[in-house]
Amino acid sequence: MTSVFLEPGHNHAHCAADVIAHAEKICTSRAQKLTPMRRKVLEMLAGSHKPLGAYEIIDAVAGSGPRPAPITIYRALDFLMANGLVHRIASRNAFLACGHNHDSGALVTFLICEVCGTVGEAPAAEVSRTLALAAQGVGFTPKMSVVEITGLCAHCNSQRASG
Amino acid sequence: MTSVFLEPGHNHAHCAADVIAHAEKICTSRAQKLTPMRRKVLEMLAGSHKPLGAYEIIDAVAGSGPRPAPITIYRALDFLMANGLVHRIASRNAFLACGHNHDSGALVTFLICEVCGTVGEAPAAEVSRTLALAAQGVGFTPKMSVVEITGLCAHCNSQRASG
DNA sequence: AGCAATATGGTGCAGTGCAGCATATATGTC
DNA sequence: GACATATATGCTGCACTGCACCATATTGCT
Repeated sequence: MTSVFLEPGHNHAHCAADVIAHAEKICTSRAQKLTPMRRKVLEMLAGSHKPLGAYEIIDAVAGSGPRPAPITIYRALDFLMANGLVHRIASRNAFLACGHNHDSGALVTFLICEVCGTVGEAPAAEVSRTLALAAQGVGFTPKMSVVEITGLCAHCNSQRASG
Repeated sequence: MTSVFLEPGHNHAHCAADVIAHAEKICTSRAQKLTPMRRKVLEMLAGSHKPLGAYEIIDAVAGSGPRPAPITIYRALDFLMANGLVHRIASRNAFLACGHNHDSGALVTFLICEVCGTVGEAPAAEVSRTLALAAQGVGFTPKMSVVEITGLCAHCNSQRASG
């Protein structure tokens, strides 16, 4: 899974399965428990490449069982974020499943399409390096980075140009 | 004003005055009105180099007059942000006065100290360039960027090392 | 004065996010 | 199995974020 943006209409069920499989591996290797609630929250996020708000997750989970309280969702999200399985999109107060295998502290650059809402992760090594340099230049020691770019993805851009 | 991080205990009143003077110039040149409420909100933000939450601003404004409703503050903030006088720190749901003179759309890199809460703006030209390249590489057209680095500022870092 | 545009005030509400406590479920120990 | 411990979930409540909608005041223009 090296593609950054996915074609619209690709098989979500497949990548959701990938994400869950990855999560199980991670949790097993760390002696962490992927409980039913945590798994369900992750499934809902993995089934959408759009970031979901907390209440959207509640609604989604409520579709297949009793309606969970907000705190239940936040607790599941905290667990998933701590294990690098879910990212928070700060500029949207929303959450996104992550199939990649990067540590929770690593720099991830998000590209958020303002038309279709899809979120991609850009190759960030170079960005990470220049950011580190810029921080170093003023004596700042970085711990956690939030890099979120809003704009138009390639697909929506060409749609608009040809439309 | 080229310094990125300011010494603790420097003259806040002075930089607040600078910010207000700059805001008046901007508003005059654009035929925009810096009304009392907008000015007061900007003063409160300029008097603190820490980002303030909406309710902190309400409390601050309430200290010198009637207590404004949240919507009043958000409207003032919207105006100030539209004119590039205030930045939003998405990762904190907070707001920060900006004395610099960059357009509202330009990329700004924030360095947020997790000890003292001070926020600096890093020289971002290089970061901006690599980000643009990374986006371009996947066919993404950027509109607005959020770059927020949490960590330790030089001052708190040396405090911690020597302490 | 009358009209339009803008700014502020007020009420209300949906969403975000967590504290504190009670209950259930798993895990280890005797 | 009985028990203690740790962890996860459920539940209530609340503070903060952010805006919609409408009423009022203020400003500017004719």
